[in-house]
Amino acid sequence: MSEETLAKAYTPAEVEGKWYQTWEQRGYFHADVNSPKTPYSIVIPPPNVTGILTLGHVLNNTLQDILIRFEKMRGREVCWVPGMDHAGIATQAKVEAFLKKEKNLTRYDLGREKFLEEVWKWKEQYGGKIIQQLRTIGTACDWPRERFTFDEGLSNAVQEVFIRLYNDGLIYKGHRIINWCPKSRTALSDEEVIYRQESGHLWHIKYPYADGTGCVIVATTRPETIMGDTAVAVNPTDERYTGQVGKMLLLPLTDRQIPLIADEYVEKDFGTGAVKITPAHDPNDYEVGLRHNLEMPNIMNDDGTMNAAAGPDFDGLDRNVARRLVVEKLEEQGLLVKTEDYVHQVGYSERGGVPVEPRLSDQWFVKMDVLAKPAIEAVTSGKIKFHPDRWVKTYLHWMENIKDWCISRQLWWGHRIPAFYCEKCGEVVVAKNAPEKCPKCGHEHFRQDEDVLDTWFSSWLWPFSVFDWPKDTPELKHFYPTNTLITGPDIIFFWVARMIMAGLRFMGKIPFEDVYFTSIIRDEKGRKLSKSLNNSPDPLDVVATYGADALRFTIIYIAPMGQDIRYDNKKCEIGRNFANKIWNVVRFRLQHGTAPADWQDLSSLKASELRPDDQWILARLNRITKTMTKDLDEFDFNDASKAIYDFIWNEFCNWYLESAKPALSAPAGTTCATLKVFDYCLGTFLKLLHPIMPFVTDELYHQMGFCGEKDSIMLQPWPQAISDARMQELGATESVEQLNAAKYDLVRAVRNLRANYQLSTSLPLDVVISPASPEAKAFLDLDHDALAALLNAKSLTLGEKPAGPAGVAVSAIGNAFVPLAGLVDFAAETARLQKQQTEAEKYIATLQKKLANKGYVEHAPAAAVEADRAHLAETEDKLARIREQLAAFNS
RNA sequence: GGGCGAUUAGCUCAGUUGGUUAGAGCGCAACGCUUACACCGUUGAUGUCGAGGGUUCGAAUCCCCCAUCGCCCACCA
Repeated sequence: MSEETLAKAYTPAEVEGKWYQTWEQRGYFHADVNSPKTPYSIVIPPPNVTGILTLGHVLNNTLQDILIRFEKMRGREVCWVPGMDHAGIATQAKVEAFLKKEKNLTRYDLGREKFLEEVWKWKEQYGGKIIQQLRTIGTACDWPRERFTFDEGLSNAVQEVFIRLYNDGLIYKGHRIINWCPKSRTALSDEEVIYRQESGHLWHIKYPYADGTGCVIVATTRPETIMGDTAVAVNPTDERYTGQVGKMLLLPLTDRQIPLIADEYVEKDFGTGAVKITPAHDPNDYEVGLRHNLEMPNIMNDDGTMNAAAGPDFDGLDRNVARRLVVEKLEEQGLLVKTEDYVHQVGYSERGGVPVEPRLSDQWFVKMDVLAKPAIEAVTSGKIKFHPDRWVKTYLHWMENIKDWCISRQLWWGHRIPAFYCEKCGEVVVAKNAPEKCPKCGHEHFRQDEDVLDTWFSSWLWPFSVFDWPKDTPELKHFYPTNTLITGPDIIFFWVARMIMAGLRFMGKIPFEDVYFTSIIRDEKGRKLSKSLNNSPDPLDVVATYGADALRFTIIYIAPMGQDIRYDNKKCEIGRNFANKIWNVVRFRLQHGTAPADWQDLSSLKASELRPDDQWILARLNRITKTMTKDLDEFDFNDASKAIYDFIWNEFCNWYLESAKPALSAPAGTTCATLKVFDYCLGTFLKLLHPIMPFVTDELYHQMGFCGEKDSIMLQPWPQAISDARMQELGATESVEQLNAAKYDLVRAVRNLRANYQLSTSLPLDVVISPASPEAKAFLDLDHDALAALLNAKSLTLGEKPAGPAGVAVSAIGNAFVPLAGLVDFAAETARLQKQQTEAEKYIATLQKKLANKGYVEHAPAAAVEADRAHLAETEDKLARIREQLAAFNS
C-alpha cells in the first residue's frame, strides 16, 4: 500500500457509493437496544412517500447525520429512525392524476377499495424514491427500523389514540364551519389554509325594505353567496339604522325576505356599515347566525358549484361563474350601487391550490386546550429547548390561542376513523372494530364512518409510534424520549407542537429535548425554491458533479443558525475544493509511507525532539478539538464547519505542512517526531471532520492506514484534547505559540518584500535576520530549516544587516534583510517602509489614546489593558526599527 | 393590526455575554505550473458596519426611533 499513490485530484464518485454500502452492510447504522451505552436517538421528519430529495432535505438530513455520527463517536448508542409519511392529500392527488393520465379513470370510477389498491400499487412502484436518494448523501439511518405512518403498527397507534381521546372527551363530532377544499373535496385544518393577498372588488348592493321605504346598502366581496343570506346585520349603536332594526328586507335575486338585525360584530366604519349574513358560508356569519337563530341554507355543492338551493338560475354553476352572473343580474335590476377595487386576503388550499370555501358540515375535532397546557409548560420551563430560541415566542403564541383541530378528511387514502354507526338507531360506537350489537338498540348492523384522519394525526405520534407504542417494547423504553429533533420552522404548528402535546399525553414525557429549526434555502436571488420557478437544483445532480461530501460541507458552511440561505450550485466548489485539499494532504503524506501502527500514541514524544512548528500545531489542534466539540454540542454547525476549514486549510496546510517539509524529507523523516505530530494532527482532524464529510474522511483514514481494512473512522472515539500538563511537557506553551505566530509574521513580511520586487516565489533568496531581542534570537535559532523553507531561502543567517544594498522586512520578532545587488529600488523601498511607518504610527496613536483614557484603564479588564500595553511596546519597537531603516536609506 | 428576522468589502455572508488596527469565501489586481493540491500558492486593493438619536471611558455589538426588504400570525364583510 505504501507504494500506491493517490490520483492527483479527488473523485468522490469512486469512493462514496463504496463506503455507504460497506457501512450499511457491516451494520454500523443499526442500534442495539440492549447496549449498555447511553442512548442517543433521533426520529427523521418523515418525508412524504411521494417526495423526491430536495436541497431542504439535504440540509435537514445532513444536520441529523452530523449529530448521529458525532454522538456515535462520542460513545453513545445511536439510533436514527427513518421512515415516510403516507401524506393523505398529496398522495391521493398524485395517484388520481396518475390514473387519469394512464387509464383515464377517476377515483369514483374505481370505487374506494379498488382505488386504495391502486394507491398501494403506486406506492410500491414509485413511492419512497427519497429513501434511496437519502443514501447518496450518506445518512446513517437505522434502515431495519424504517417505518411508514400507514403501516400496521402505526395504524394501530392511531386508532388507539383516537379511541383514548374520544373516551376522555377530547375528540368530538361537531357541526361547524370548516375550511373546505373544493378541489380535493375535503375538510382542511386551519393550518392547511394559506392566505394570499389578492386584488378583488367590494360590491355595494341595495337590499330594499319590504315596506318600500328605501333600502339598506350592503358591501360584500362575495356576491355569489347572496342566495344564502338569511339576514343583514348592522351595529346596534349605528344611528343610521336606528328604528330600522327588525324590519324585513327583500333579498335580491330571490323571492325571500330577510330581517335587518343588530350585532356587535359589525364595524360601523367599514364599507357601508351593513353586512349580509350568510351563515353557511362564512365563519363570522355563522356565529351571528347562531346568536340570532337564523336559518343556515347551504347553497353550494362539495366541488364548489352552486346547488339547487341557489335557485334555478345558478344551480350547477361554478362559484366564479355564479359570481359574475349575480353581479350582472344585480346590475340589470339596478341594485348594484358601485363596484370598488379592494385588496384583501383570500384563503387557499395548501395542497389543492384553489380558494377554500368555508363550509358548514359535520366533522371530527380534537379539543386542544387541555393538550396544550402541559406542552406550553414543557417549553417555558426549558425542558424542551428551541434553537434558535426565538421560535419559542411563535410557538407560545399559537399554543395560547389554540383552536380545536379538525381531523376528519373526506378522502380515501388515510387512517379510517374508528367510529361505527348503528344502522338502526344511529348510535355511535368508537372502537377498533364494529361491535357485535348496538349497545342502545341491540341492532347488529353497523356502518363505519366514511372519513379518514388528517395525515398529521399519525405524524404527531411519530416519536413513539415508530417504537411500536402502545406495546411496551424495549425500543420504546430505550430510545424514547428522543434527544434532538431537526426540522423546518414551517411545520412548527403542524408537527412540532402537536408532537409535544402527544408525547406528554400518551407517554407522559417530552418527545425530545432539543429542537433545531433549519434555515430555509433560497436561490441566488433570494427566491424560494419551487417547481414552478424551476429554480430548484436536483441534489443528485449536485452530488454527481461535486460529490456528496462537497454538498454536505457547503450547505453547512453557508447555513448560519436561523437565517435563510442563498444557494447556488457554484458554491459547492467550496466543499469540493476542500475535499480535494484534504485528499492532497494525504497524497503528500503518503510519499513517506503509511502511518505506523502506534501513530496515535504520543507518550514517547519529548519536547526536545519537537520543532516550534510542531508545538504550535499541537496547540492549534487542541484548540480546534475543543471548538468542534463545543460547536457540535451546541448545534453551531456553521461555526464548526468554518473552524475546521480554517484549521485544515490555513493552519495545517499553509503553515504547518510547509514548515514540515524539510524535516520529513530528511533521511530520518519517516521516524522523526514531526512525522508523528503530522500523523496525529491528520488523524485527529479527519475524525473531527468525519461527521460533516463522512466519505472522504473514511477513505483517507484507510488510505493512511490509520485503521484496519475491517475497521472504520465511524467507529473511532471522538478526539480528546491533550491535557494541559502534557502540553507543557511537550513545550507546546502559549509563549511558543505566540513566538511562532510572530515568526510567521516575519515570513509574511519577507514574502511581501519579495512580491514588491516581483521576485518569483520559486527564486531562492539569501536572507539575513536580525532578531529584535535575545529571546527572539534563541527562538529563531531553534529551527533554521523550517524558516528557510517558509521563506524559500537558499541561505539563512541570523546576524547584523549585511553590507551592500538590501531590501528589508520589519516585523515584531526582527528585521529580515534580503541582499539585492543592483536590484534595490530606493524609491520603492522607501515608499514601502513609509507605508509601514504610517500604519505603525496610526496603531500607536490609537493605543496611546486608549491607554491615556482614565476610564478605560480603570474599567476595562486588566488583561485587555495589559495586552494593549504589550502591543504598544512591540509596535513602538517596530516603528523604531522602521525609522532606522528609513534613515539608512536616506543617508 | 400584531409578532419576528434582515440591513457589515463588488457579490454571498461571519462577527456568542460592549474592549484586537472589523473578518471569511467568491470576485478583482500582480506574480508564480517551488516534486501534495492551478479544485493550487504568494502578495495586494476595497467597508462613514442602512439613517438619526441615546447609554458608556469605549458601540457593528445595548436602548429608542425611522427607512427599506422578507417571513409568520390575525374573522373587518
